[in-house]
Amino acid sequence: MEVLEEVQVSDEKSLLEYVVMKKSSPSPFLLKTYMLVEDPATDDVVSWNSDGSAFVVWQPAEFARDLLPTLFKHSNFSSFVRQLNTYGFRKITTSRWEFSNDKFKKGEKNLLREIRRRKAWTNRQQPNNGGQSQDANSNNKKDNITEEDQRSSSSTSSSSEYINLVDENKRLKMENGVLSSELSLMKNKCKELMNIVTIFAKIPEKEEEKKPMLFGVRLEVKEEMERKRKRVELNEIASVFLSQLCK
Amino acid sequence: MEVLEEVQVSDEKSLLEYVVMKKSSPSPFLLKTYMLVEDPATDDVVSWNSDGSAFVVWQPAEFARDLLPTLFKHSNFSSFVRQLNTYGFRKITTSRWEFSNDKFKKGEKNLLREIRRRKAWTNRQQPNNGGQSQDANSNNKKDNITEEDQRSSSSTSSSSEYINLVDENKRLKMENGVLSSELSLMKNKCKELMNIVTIFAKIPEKEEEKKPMLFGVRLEVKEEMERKRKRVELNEIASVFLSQLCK
DNA sequence: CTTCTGAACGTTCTAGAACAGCTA
DNA sequence: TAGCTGTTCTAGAACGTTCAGAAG
Repeated sequence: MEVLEEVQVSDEKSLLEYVVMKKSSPSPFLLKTYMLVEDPATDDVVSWNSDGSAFVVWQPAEFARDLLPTLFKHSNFSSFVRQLNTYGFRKITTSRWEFSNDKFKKGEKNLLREIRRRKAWTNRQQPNNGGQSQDANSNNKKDNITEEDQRSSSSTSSSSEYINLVDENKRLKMENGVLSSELSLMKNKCKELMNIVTIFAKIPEKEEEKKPMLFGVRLEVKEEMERKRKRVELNEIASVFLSQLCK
Repeated sequence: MEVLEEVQVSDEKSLLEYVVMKKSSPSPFLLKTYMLVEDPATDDVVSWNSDGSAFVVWQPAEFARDLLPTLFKHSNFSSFVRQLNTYGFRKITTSRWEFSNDKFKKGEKNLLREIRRRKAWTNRQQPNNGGQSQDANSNNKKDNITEEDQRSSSSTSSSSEYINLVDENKRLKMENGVLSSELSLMKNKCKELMNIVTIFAKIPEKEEEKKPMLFGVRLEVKEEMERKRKRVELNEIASVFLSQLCK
């Protein structure tokens, strides 16, 4: 599904978005929350903070009673908070219900898709993990011990083999996870590439022939140039990133 | 061995209290909560359930806003619930905020002093620990493991678990093999697709050089700058995308 | 008598765990 | 079926507060 759903070829901007940003659309939870925060109609209940770096639920009770059930299947503030934490948000002040996430900012809706849910990925992968900024919240010392204490618990000699097995198991699961995600990533790439092919095959040069060269009407001409410019840019981008795609 | 659980000496209990319960007059939290539940004036917000075996917070918002701050130093329903759990209460229905604890019953105020806070207490004490209400909550499966799992994990896990682990390892290795081969297959497909796409994508680069410097008018210059800016912007986006894509 | 100290309790924020529901 | 998101309930962990009792 979701392949090529109404790609507005007419508007180059959306095409670009489609090609470049498609990778993974933000989770429903994030989108809904963003909408809620953004909506001026509800600013007295929930809104961005002063500099747009976080959002504030000014009236939790009203928020829970009136807003939550319109978007979610419940009306519990605590469930909402649980979700926020799952997605890496933190409450940043004691005095208010103000939550922040590096990738959740006013006017940066596009960043949402970089926020990943924390769970089922409980196995941490080693050094490499620099990729996601999420865990940059390493102020949480708990993270460090969570994994280690289990094995430290038993020290008997006979169980060493068992422990090795457990470790291998853990490693395998991790590898498995990595492989799976790589695979799905690859599949997405494939999908996108196919989309690109379809798009390129669809665009070529017709619209340009349609609106030819009579020279009055500078507005028309300007518009035309604008469009061309955009397409050229698009092609540039496409070729650049394609060349790097599978290096 | 849970001595003296039903101390019937309600009136001259002082001696017994001194001997048996010396260390344990009910905690402030339990007393306050009990009072709140008992008070008929607040029955529309919080009250005993029909048979007095548990209590119900009928209106959490009002409870938090109006009642909590009168007895505690906060007005957060979640903090109240946290305390309840710390003292061994459980929510016993999904439809309402109804909490129960074996030792928290209508008309049994004297039982309160047998409720112990769970914390710092995590070290399971000597065999004697019967003092806690624990297993009476047997309807709750989680509760059973919560208390028991510590010892079960260390001791008699033994062979069956080991075998399961071996099996799982085998399965995981197989899965890994499958995933790996699928992955490399996918990569090949991707490469081929890319070759196709690059063919489509080799249009640009020339038109850009061609165009400039015709009428060196201000409009053109402005447009040029605009284009440059836009291109940079797009490249940024693309690079972000790429950095994710080919991590 | 004051001060220090440590333990239990209280409040807050976040995570674990079970499970339901959906989708591939 | 497996895996992911969403919802619910409970626990972990950090830190603050209170208070009794030891130390000065």
